[in-house]
Amino acid sequence: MRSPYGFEIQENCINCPVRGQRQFCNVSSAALEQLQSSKSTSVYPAGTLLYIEGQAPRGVFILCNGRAKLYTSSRQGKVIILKVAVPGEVLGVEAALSNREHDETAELLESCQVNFMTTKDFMKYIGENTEAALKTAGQLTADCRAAQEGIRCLGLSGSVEEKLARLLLGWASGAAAQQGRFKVPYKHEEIAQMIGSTRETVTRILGNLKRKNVIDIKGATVILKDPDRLKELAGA
Amino acid sequence: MRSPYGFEIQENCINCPVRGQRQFCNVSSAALEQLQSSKSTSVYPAGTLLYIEGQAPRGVFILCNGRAKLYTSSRQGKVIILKVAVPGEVLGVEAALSNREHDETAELLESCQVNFMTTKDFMKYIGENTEAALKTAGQLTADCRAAQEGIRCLGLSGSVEEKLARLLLGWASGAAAQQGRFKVPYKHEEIAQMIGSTRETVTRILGNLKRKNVIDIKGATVILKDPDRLKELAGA
DNA sequence: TGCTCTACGTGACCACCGTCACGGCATTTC
DNA sequence: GAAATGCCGTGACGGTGGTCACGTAGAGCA
Repeated sequence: MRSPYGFEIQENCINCPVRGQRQFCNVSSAALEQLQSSKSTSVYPAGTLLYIEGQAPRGVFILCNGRAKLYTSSRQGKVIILKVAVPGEVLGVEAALSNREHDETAELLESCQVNFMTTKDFMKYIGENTEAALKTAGQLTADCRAAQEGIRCLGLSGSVEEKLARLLLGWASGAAAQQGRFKVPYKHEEIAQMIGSTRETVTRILGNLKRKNVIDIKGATVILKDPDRLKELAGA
Repeated sequence: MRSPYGFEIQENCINCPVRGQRQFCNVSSAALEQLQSSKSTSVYPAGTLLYIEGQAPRGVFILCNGRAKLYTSSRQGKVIILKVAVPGEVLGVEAALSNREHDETAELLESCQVNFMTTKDFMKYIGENTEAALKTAGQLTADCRAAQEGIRCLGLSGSVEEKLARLLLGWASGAAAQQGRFKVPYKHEEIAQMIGSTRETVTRILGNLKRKNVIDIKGATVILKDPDRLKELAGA
């Protein structure tokens, strides 16, 4: 099915071509049938809020493509990005499982296809398929590790430069990077929100790193010119 | 069975008197039989390290009583406490499930009875008992929420006073608190490690709060004298 | 050409808090 | 009793980085 969003809509999980590469969807056919029959598919534009901090959970969202940022904010309007979810992740599981309100907001960074399951259907699905329960546990495990890495970054770093260096190294070892070159699809303000700092400071420190010949920046692409020095700065 | 540790050792999960109150152990009899037959019981003194950051996982640890602190540290020796586990929690699940090395250290704060299961037995146990898989997911959910709360505290707070206020409010709403009075079983240094600060600053700020008549401190007991003011300071 | 909007760059200021240093008090150990 | 040890209290100092203010660059549009 064509869509005005620039990607194909895949309504049928059973013959989804990328299912095998997806953490949550890669299950055996029995479970898959149930997944397919209890989910509903939607497509939303960038900026859509799947759920909002403080809302009671309605269900869980499976990200079929695109990215979503999960963040919380303080009364004063300060925002911190908890993680950026990638295709194949389930969002809102913690709220559904604990039956408590969402403690983060999920916002689509691009236009995305999203599959939705009500809490009831989701509980039924994982209650009846051990495989699905284990996939869910796997998702939660990854979330935990990511959150702990976040705490490590925020709590153990002495300076913003250190946090930023850690973040850059994380991206450099990610999937989309090659030979120390990678695209940064974030604004300085968003980067600041990931490391608990401010837009100005991020701008300044990136400038410093460039001046010190540790990195180079061409548009949205970052090139690591001195990865060892960067690792030192990250406190490793 | 008596022990030199000041509590009764409970080797048999099936007739454990407090099992019903424990998050992980409160399962039906079929699962319980399997849990009982595949775990082994030990008692360790305070300060014991159940596992260490960087170690390959051997299995999971069920905390029967007492508390354990989970922390990571940087090369420079700076420590941050990720959470304090209470009885009925399973420790080391993330490493076991993801089959990657532990990314935290688990240290007993008191002498504790601990039940151990090898990774293999644990995987078998949760693979064969959906109930156990869901308990595990529940544990992971709680861990995630705790970690996210940690990120919120570290990342959204502008000042150490704010973080400390949040921490105090968290304790005040905990189980062991009543009418704004609660015991703090931590040293200033440990408190500092929870909020990513230093021993001196914690001492100073607690002193300030006392001077400003927001709290009062009698030995290890904290009394909230002005909870509303404290909430303001916490940025709520 | 002029207007608007968003993102980035940069300078000045100063509060907060990390670091170092020392002293006081309680408990333990010989 | 003396010494040692662990935890807490407090003063002085200096740097980091948050805040405010304003300038620049590029894109979109009439």
